[in-house]
Amino acid sequence: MKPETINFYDKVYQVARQIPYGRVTSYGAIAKYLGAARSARMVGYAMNGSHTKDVPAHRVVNRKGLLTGKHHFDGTNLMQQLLESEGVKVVENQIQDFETVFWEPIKEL
DNA sequence: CTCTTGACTGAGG
DNA sequence: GCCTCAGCCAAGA
Repeated sequence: MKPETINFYDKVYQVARQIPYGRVTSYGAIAKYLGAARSARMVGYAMNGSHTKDVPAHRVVNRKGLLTGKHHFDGTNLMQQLLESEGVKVVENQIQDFETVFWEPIKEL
């Protein structure tokens, strides 16, 4: 059995937990860090269970800095509020100064 | 086993 | 810079 498979979800949660305060990252960045650059969708899919985990899924967005997963949160603007509470500017579900707050696990870890 | 769905991404027009 | 198409992999029916 491939160890990457059994750890995939867990690794996603692990990385997401390590996202610094006031920073965000993309699904692709996490996927690439896990060695599965082609499985960015799986990262998002894995985040479905993130709600029951201690994972700050609100810090994970797509490559455009768009809050594509906000619909999976409780409210309609919960994800945005969480980000703004951490100092991340969000307008129209899109993160402002995305490059500035972007956090790459590959480089940081 | 086959088909569908999805919190994605990169390339091309 | 925006829109569309195709590739990608995993889980559920």
